Amino acid sequence: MSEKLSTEPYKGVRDFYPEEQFVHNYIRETMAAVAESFGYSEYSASILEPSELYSSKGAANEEIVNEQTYTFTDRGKRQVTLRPEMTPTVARMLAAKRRELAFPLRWYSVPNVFRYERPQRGRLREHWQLNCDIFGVTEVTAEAEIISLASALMHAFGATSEDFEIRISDRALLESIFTELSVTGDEKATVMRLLDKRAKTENFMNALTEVLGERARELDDRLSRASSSTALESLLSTLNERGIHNVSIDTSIVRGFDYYTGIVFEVFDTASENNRSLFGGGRYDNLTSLFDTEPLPAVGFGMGDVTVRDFLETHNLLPEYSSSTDLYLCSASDDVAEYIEEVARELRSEGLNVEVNLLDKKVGEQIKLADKKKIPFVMCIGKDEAESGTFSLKHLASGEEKEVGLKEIATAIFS
RNA sequence: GUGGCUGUAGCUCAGCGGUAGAGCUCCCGGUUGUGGUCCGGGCGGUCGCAGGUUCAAAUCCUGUCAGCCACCCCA
Repeated sequence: MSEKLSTEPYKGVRDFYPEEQFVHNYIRETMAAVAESFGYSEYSASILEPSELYSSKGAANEEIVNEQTYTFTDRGKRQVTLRPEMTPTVARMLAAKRRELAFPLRWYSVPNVFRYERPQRGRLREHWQLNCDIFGVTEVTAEAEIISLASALMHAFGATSEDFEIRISDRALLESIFTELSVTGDEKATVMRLLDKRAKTENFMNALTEVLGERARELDDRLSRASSSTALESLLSTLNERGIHNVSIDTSIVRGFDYYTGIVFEVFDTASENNRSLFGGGRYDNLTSLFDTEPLPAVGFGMGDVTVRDFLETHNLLPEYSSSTDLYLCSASDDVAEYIEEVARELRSEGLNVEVNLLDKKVGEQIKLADKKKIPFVMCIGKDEAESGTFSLKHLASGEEKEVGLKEIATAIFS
């Protein structure tokens, strides 16, 4: 009579069963470790923000705010939004404590962010995104550091320099050309979008002419001539000196958001079956303008876990699952149950993760269960062991057994 | 928001007008306190849902819902 509930997770979000959680942890831990190795400190915040943070002008792209956020009214009649990105939150946090913070500031976070849109490969409604930013540095050294970090991150995931390429560009270049050709604000946005998709657009010039008329040809001409800037050249050579050679200047890289003010970059997968932008970032010096009048120079990037997972998958770099449990204790006789618990307590105090059988099953079944859970070691305990104090420690992958006393177990497993 | 593809057992899928299938998983067995392999047996489906065509529909048609992919847009 009663309709049963669906076991599907909510549209566009994922369940993380232990195997997936393992990969998820690996991704997050790798991100954190690399960021910290460059001196970045972790921060965090609630997933809930007042909606004004995103609806204010300049905070983000308008469509995202109006149609692509999870927004609701709380019981106190406040408009609340599940954060669609982390940047406005950092801006808020920075502006609040600006005077007390020690600049330059290096911060990172791996928050989950939400976007109400139609799910597809590489894009879900919820994902975790590494946000890495350096605040308070005007010089191009900040870009060099951020891109070095991004590159180091790719290598930490097991990628080689052939697996990905970094393309850099400079918004300032575009801006100066826009000014010369007196391109208006609305036109700018459209042109940026066109440039972003240039490689994919067949009749790029026609589309460009529709927006700019006669200025289209001139814009294209200037773009191809002024395809670099001193800042870009300097950045490129710095990165090369640091051994990063899979970098190139590409003026078609503009990034979607308006808030970038200078150098932008994007990292691409070179594999033909996954040939697309993995992540990117750039300089945005007007970040805190919503809260503050004094500009704050910032350079950063965002990297999503879904794209990383796809990348790892296509390049065969996913880590193999292993249980966090080290040892499974099988019971060979039910009157030694408390003795087994005692052994478990002792081993846990030595730092081992120990799981104890609770069911009345045959030893063979118990071992099968432990193996299915990918627990590396098992030990059967019955009357003999309780009396002698020596155990047979079995390594499931190899099938090898070793006679050990209680005090030798931890070292046998850790080695 | 637009377009394409797909919904059959817990999972992956075959069947494409004539009584619902395979592999994997799961459960039981191949006697004693040692798993993976092998062998035998078993559980399990209103063929997404609702209409229609037909003597007969998982199969053909229409609608609907869901999922995937692409576009739009972009973290």
